[in-house]
Amino acid sequence: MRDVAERAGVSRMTVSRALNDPESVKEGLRKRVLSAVYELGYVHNHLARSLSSRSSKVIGLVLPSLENSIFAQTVKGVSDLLRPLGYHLMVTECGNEPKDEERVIAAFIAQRVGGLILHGTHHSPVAVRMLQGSGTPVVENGDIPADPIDMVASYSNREAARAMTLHLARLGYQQIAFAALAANPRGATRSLGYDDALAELGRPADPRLKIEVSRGFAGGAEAIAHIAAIMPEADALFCAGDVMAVGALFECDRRGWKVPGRLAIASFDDLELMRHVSPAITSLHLPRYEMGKRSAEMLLSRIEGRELPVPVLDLGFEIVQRAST
Amino acid sequence: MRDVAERAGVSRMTVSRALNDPESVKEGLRKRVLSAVYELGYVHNHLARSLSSRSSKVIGLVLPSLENSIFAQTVKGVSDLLRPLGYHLMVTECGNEPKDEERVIAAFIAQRVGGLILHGTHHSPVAVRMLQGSGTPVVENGDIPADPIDMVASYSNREAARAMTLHLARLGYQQIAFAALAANPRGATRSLGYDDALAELGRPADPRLKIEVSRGFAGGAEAIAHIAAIMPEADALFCAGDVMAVGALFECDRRGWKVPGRLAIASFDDLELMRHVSPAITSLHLPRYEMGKRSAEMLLSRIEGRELPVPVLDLGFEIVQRAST
DNA sequence: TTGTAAGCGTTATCAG
DNA sequence: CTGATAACGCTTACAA
Repeated sequence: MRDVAERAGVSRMTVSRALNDPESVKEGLRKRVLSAVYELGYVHNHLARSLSSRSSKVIGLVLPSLENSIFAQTVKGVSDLLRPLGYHLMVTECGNEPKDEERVIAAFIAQRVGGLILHGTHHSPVAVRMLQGSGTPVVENGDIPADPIDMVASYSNREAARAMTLHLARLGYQQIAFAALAANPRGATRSLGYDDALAELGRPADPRLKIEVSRGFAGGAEAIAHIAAIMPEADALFCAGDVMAVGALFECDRRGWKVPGRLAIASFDDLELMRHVSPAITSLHLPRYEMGKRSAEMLLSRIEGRELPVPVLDLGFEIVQRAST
Repeated sequence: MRDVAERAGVSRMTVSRALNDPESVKEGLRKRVLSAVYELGYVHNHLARSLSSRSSKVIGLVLPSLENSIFAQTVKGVSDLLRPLGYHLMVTECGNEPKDEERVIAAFIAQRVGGLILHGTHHSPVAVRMLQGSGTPVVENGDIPADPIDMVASYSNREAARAMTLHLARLGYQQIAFAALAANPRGATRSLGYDDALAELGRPADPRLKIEVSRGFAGGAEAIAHIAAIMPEADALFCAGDVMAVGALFECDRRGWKVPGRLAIASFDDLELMRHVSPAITSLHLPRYEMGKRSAEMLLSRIEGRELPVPVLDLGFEIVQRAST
């Protein structure tokens, strides 16, 4: 920056202003500065800027996995809002272990990001303490937690699972099985929603209807195998994972089971794939894009000092009825 | 840090050492420092650290899109290598426009990341100049470029497309159609490989066999529609996109076309889905995980001052023959 | 509108 | 092994 200043024949302060708030520098000088910047190939040092100004234009997004394309919509929502405002998004993957999330959060705080969006809603106490201690604005958006760290923009996993279960019951299915990933916090929450619905319907909670499976397409096949072996009376399967539902459909195909004749299948997330398999799969459509956009909005409001009327935003969900149920 | 130093009754320098190179501080002091750190909930400021030490433990990864799960393997490869060494990975999405990539690269350089991994291999001149001017170590890993910026760890799109086309010819297919995304740089490169193969086989380049489609499942359906309308003699379709191949398969199903009887289908990337549809789709398996891992390795070698024997690494590919051809 | 001085929180360097 | 001091490259706050 010193070089730029010399070349433009101004002080470093003027260069700084020309870069951060061009309006505040007279046209002539500004042009001289900017062309000096260009000629020297100068790249602003945001490290020093953030250190000095105690604020950063970087927003961190912490996702359980990048393998799952459902998060792509959220990423897009966040970056669509951030980009025009000059903020930058950095995404990091953290798995389902709170310990790993803690490490990622620590790294983001150490970089002094301007704000953080967390998909997870189960955090280690140390992570919560770091977050609150550092004063970093935080939005959680993977669920509506009972005890939010700061702000929330999400849908309720429990409500959504309940609604889909009731939907299946309304369609006349009597023995609705529920399959979730083992050791997945959101799967566990969804399972509670399924329980809620059964209780409301006055149906007994049959443990044979609850299935724990591994991830990916294989999980769907496992669920079908479980039903065939343990609970053949089941007439509907509600999969708490998206890819899992497709795996289940493929497995039915292999076994010659008619869907929905022999078994109806419903899924928890509305991947594009759900519309393209045959039969198309009934799904919960979640406001993934909106979640990203609103999360970013809330973060920026807080960063720019506007207080928020509603720090917990429930964005709802939608049941998309298709041929599989 | 000042508070930590006071509480532990040492100088700030000792705190710094206890944090960055614990071995160099005597056990007693180290313990006092670390417990002060814990009690105060102190989080190291990496901004200041990087500014002062002119080096950063953050590695940036620039991907065209997070929507596509093929990149998940690469991300995993990179972070598996980085994590145990105390480096942090930050991923950013940049689309296919060199201008957007330029913005993302500028942001990473402005944050003074320790190194950068780029999936794209077509960069704006400004981006290249910034990269080289800043001295940031760079690995490109989406293709093997003719004129690399710095290091490369990838496979060759052109070679891979050529190999698959030859494979289809060897299986006896006479009229091999090729479908690629419109306006996708890698699609264009793959198209060249297809041309290479046809030339080697002494077959004429029939423009009716080259199809440009839109992204997603819809693109596959478009390709089939094109063949039905313009080039019904085609007996094989090589899709330069992964999801596209599945879309094509579904469309064949809808039309009652036998695969591979009426039309064989091959795809460019070996998504898990390819193994699960029926018939399973013949694919090019690319070293996605390896690409990530080796990219990270090369970056760290450079960062830590080891010179590299081979700054351009060709990791090859593999044809996986399945029922669709 | 532009410039000056001080300081952001760390580490490099050199001394003890 | 530990400490003092001067950067790192920028911005805040104030002055001109």
